[in-house]
Amino acid sequence: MTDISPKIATRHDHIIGDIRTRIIEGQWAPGFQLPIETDLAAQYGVSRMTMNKVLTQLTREGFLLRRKKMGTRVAQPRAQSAVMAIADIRDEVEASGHAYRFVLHARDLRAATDEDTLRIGAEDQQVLWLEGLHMADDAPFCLESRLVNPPMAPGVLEQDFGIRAPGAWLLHTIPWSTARHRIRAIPVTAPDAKLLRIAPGDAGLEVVRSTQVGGTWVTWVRLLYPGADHQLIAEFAPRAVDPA
Amino acid sequence: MTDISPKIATRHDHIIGDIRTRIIEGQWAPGFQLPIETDLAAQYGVSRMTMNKVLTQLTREGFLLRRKKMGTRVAQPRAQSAVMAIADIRDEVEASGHAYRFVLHARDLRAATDEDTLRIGAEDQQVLWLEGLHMADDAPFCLESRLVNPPMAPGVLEQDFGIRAPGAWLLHTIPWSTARHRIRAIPVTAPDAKLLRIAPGDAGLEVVRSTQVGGTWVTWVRLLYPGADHQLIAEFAPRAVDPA
DNA sequence: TCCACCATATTGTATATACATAATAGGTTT
DNA sequence: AAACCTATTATGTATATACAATATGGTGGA
Repeated sequence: MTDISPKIATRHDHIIGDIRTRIIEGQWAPGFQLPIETDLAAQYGVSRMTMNKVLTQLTREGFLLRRKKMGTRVAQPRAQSAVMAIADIRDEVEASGHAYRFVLHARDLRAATDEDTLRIGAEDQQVLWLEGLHMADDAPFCLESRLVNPPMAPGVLEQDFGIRAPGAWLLHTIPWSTARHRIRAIPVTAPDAKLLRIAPGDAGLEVVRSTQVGGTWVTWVRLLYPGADHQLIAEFAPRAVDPA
Repeated sequence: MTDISPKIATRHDHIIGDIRTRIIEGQWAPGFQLPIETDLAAQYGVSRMTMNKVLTQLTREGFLLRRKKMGTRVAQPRAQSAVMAIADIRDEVEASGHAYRFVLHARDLRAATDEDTLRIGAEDQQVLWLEGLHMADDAPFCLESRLVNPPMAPGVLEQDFGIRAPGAWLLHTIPWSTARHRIRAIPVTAPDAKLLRIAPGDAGLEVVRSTQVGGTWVTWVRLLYPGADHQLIAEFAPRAVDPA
């Protein structure tokens, strides 16, 4: 044998990775209908059983939806977890029975400052800076400060975030992202306290989330909630580390 | 057809559920060596391929470990997520380079109060109440208040939590639990502030976690961290809802 | 025309079979 | 006795085959 390859990838692992990449990179968008099992098997040069194993696994991972006779299509991305679910603050506000409104305070397309560079972990970038307030029945609910990477969010520069909050737009535009949360309790500074209509120094819950797709930063956001009015809920069950 | 059964369980789904139950309920403890594939297949009355599918799936879910020739054994439970990982506060403290110590303040075996009943969602129970302080280099790090369900944690009444914190003990004793977190920023009350050596009204991060195994409550814990000194980190990636 | 029924397409599950791979156990040689 | 080789055991992967389940679309009859 002249096979030097040090890593052995099984056929179906290879195919799983290939299809997952197409979905994550958006080449196969949510709703896209895949070729039928037998055709895919032929294209990849494997048997239907092998292809079935691949598609079954990707379905279990949540990337695909399959129905008999109806074929296989790329799934809509789901809320990623209980903590992630709060990303759509409109839903959260409306679920508690209040009217939701987003007020944009600032918008700036600029070169990344040193502080921005730290946040996004990338240099020499142009960033879109957004700042606004989520309101519940005319009471401040959450203060949002956000950086967006325009090339990774096509169309973001044309969006009017005076109407729709950037978080909600991004959530539905950039599927399959991974996010890192940092959650802290901090005393709210005077300017923030004024916006949130609380006393300076009161307890606030700060959630900082940086979001990536395939290793590239997409957005960085800081959400500041007034103290005890807000809580995060998260459920966890044991699960294996993804073999991918 | 006289088949009335409304839900159809496939053979391998049925077997997966059966084995998972045995593991979660502790009948097959971590490290337990399962019969070999062919024997299991015979016991369940299916082909080896079907049995292999079952064991492969459970391995992906993290319940089993398999090595060629060495057989199949029940896996050790893992840290359940980034947020879950902080459960072992000792690790967290030591990771930041400080000496860890746990000081038990109170221990009480009592009938559940009305407040306890709300917390654990079960009535007419006897509960073990524990309260203590996690220390980092003789500075208060986290205040812990805990309820434990003794029947679900065999041996808990004999443990001396003056030495080892109950969280760490439970984490290694009750594998495969599911947990629900509630995270809030609150002003710290006077008695708590005194214990944590901060000023009353300062911001604190309160994490309340209730833990279950198979629908039965195991423990409820409230962790109070002094304000900005502490942060939670959580990573999230898209994933499917567990079909189980 | 409309409805019942059937043919068809596509995924879902199960089996038998075959060969590959990894690690142990035991025997043979030096 | 130590080193090496080989047989054996158990899992890992791939294929061909078969039949079941489900939704669609078309066909024929009242």
